[in-house]
Amino acid sequence: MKIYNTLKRKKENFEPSNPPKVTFYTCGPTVYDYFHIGNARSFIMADITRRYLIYKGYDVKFVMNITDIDDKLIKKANEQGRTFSEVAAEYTKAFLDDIEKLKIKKADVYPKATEHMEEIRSLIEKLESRERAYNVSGDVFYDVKKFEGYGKLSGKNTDDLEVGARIELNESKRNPLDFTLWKKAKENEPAWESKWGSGRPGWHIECSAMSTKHLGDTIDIHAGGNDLIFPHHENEIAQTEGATGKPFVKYWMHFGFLNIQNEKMSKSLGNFFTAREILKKYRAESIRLLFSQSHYSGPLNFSEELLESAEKGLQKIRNFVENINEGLAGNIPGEYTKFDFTQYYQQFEEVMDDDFDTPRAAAIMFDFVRDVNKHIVENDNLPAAFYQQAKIFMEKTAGEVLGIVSFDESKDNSNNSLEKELIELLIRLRQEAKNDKNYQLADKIRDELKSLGIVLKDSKTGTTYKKE
RNA sequence: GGCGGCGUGGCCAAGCGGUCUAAGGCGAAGGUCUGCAAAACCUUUAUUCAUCGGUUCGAAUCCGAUCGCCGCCUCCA
Repeated sequence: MKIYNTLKRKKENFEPSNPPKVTFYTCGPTVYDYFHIGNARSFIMADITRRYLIYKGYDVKFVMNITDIDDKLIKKANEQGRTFSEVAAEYTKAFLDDIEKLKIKKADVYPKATEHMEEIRSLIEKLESRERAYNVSGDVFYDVKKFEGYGKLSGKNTDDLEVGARIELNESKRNPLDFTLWKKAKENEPAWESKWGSGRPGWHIECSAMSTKHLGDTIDIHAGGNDLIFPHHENEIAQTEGATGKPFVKYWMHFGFLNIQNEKMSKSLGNFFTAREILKKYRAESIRLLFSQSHYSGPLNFSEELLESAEKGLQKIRNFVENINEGLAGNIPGEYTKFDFTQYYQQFEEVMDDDFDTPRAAAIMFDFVRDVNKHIVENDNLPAAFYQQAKIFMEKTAGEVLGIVSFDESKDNSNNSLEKELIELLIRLRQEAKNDKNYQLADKIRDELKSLGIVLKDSKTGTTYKKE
């Protein structure tokens, strides 16, 4: 299995430190607002990566941090006359709700910055004792010059950065590249006590402190958006390796941006949709299919047209799942070996092993759907064993890995037995009309049911219905 | 200025030295089935991979140049 490692700028064989255990850290949200669909792409692609590792038999510990203290939070709290923790609590809940709606597996731990002050302080102290940090009257900075590997992730060298950079001028820094570990509190700002005086953590230190605490000094995979490579991840390396002297991360994975009209979707440009609004109009599975259909590392130009077409593609898969369920319900006994399922598993694993090539995995999914459908068309009375195998394949790949299909959900046609009986009554009446060649009435019944969201399907064995 | 990425059919998008006259999705056209639909299936829809050169027996894939687009270097997934 291969993963493209940003640190090495090439695909590498995936060899976790302590197989079958895999430690996986992803940068989560700053909970000052709803996250947008671009953020969702990173969360979903990390989720699919994780799910595939589980599929492969790894025992994955997955940690996603929640940044619940920072400038934006304080600003929002001030604007709304609330405390920062009220704001954080509101958006943390919203985040967890939206994540669930997107069918993203819950992380094993969602550590919060405010709950790790102890770890953050002691990490800074460690850096101080190793002379990698210095205190200037209450502000503590990281001394970038003291860390040899600085720039190894982003491919930047400190000299270039110094020349062209638009880095804020800060007289107290020894070097403009030095970044804040501990920020001295201003008046009326939330603050925590420390040996340097009251203040709060800098922008990057929480990730170092929390990943070390929950996953150990060296973690297998660390993922995040492309825009985090510099400075965030670069600084995390400096902090963690500066303190432990050990390699911080084996494999760095970075997700491409979601663009709108070829521009990065971002809060500051204002060209974003929140995941929430998108979820009101489209299924989570459609979003996941759309994201699966392009590789995680490249850009994806987002538009509603694309989502529409993903929704159509998903519909094809959902119809297929229904067909499978119907076939299964037929309960025809017997063995079945005339269809080679194993080749699809092989192909699926082959492409996913190659740096999580979900576009090809999705293509295999559609091939499978077509081939099985074709097999159904060409062979009458297939036994349940055949459908069972088809179902297992879909559950394992499209279901458990890509998260675009759910067999349980498609079964709940009839949560209301009165409703069910009424629909079946109408179907019977329509059948009578059809028998009388009263197609006008038959079509009227079908059309009216359709406008209520109930779609009828005639087949040789009778009429079935589904709710849209 | 430094660093990185991208340009493949009407749209999206894989492939990254031979199996490519290029996967898959959406769309479009025709057909099978059906009373008509729906679903499903079949056929067609790029001899070509931004352009121009080069390397090679062989290039969408490697190298160089050109044009166009984007990102990071400041909070950002």
